[in-house]
Amino acid sequence: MPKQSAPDETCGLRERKKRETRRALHHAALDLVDDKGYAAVTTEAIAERAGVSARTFFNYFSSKESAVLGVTGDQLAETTAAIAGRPEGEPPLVSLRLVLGELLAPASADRDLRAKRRRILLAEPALAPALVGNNILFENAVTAALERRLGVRPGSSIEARVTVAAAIGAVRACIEHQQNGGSGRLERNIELAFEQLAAGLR
Amino acid sequence: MPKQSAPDETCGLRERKKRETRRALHHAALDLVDDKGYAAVTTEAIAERAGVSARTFFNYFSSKESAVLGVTGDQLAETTAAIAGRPEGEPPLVSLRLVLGELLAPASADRDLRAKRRRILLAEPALAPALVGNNILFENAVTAALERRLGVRPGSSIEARVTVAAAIGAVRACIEHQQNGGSGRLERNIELAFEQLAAGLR
DNA sequence: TGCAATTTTGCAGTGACTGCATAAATACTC
DNA sequence: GAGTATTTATGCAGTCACTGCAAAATTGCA
Repeated sequence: MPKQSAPDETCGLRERKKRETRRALHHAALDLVDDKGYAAVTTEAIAERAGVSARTFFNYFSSKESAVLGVTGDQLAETTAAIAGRPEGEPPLVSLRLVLGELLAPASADRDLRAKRRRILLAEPALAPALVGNNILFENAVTAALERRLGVRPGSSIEARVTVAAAIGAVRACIEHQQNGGSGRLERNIELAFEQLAAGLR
Repeated sequence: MPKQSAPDETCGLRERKKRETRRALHHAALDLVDDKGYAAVTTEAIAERAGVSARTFFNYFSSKESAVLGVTGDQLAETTAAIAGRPEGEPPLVSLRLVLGELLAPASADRDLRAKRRRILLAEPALAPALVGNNILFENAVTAALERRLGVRPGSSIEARVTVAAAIGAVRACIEHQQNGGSGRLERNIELAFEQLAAGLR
């Protein structure tokens, strides 16, 4: 019997279990943090609620932050692929807005999960940097992907990198704006922020 | 006898000793990191080289990163004051470039120290975020200062915050560009980056 | 000199994170 | 279905950043 070839299927039992464990850890992290606050939750508690050992936690997530945000290792590859897949003539800033927006509210997650994740992200100052703005690997990868798409030699100019950093900064600024009780809705503010970047700063 | 009133003097013995201890810790941190790399240096080692106890280290710096970068608590106040002190009509982006540049290479430090600090900053990927881009308090303070100077109500729009985030991102991008072996000189790239922000991103 | 305020230090602890070795589970082969 | 190879889970011991607390040392002041 040949293996199924549906686009996103889970063939082996092993693979399925791994996904389930990762999901359980992520959910446990979200629930606990939602309940007690980020600082009051230990990785041990997350592991326990997910039904795995404390050590296993770190087999799935490299840090407490990434467990809460549900950031996996191959998200990097997905993001660069997403950038590479944007239409040829699209302005980089538009590609970045879409791709970063997907990071903020992953389409893969169901409605409840997204809502909870968003609530936590906007409530915990410690998390925004972890999602956006504190990941050098991420910035490097996105910059490289953008340079590739634009057909420029990597590192030959700072342009792509500055664009990436500004875009990430804009998203982060909107999150922090929200955290500080600023006006407006998050999505709308992100639009405005990118318009501001496009129009040129004073 | 009234206390002296020179602008930046060190009157009491106590004050002098504190400054000296802070300086010793910062220098020790720079030397050790320059020698062995950031990850291989412990706060204990820094304290020992500076001639104080391990516990005292944390009386002076809130983290290992801040000891290496020499970031003190009142730097925040200095930065906001610097922003407030910029001339009225100056474009925010210009003020930010100058103030952030000062963060990068403090005029207070002597030539040797600045060189060493710069070398380490460009060699250690872990440090750039710590200096620029990972400090929520810093971003909040600078944003507030900018809003005050522009005379807008804090949090009424995202504009100031986005400008701050983009400016910080630009500096950080230039540092990372350098770290990745990119072209050009740091200072020149920073100029270019700010020009790019001013011209508007695509 | 003697008292008050500040600073230093030691101590004990928490918690994130890691390497390593072993046990358990799953995949694969005959 | 048994046996073997490969992954994955777990326990253990350890490192290190960072913290609170209370006692000791230092400095400022009257």
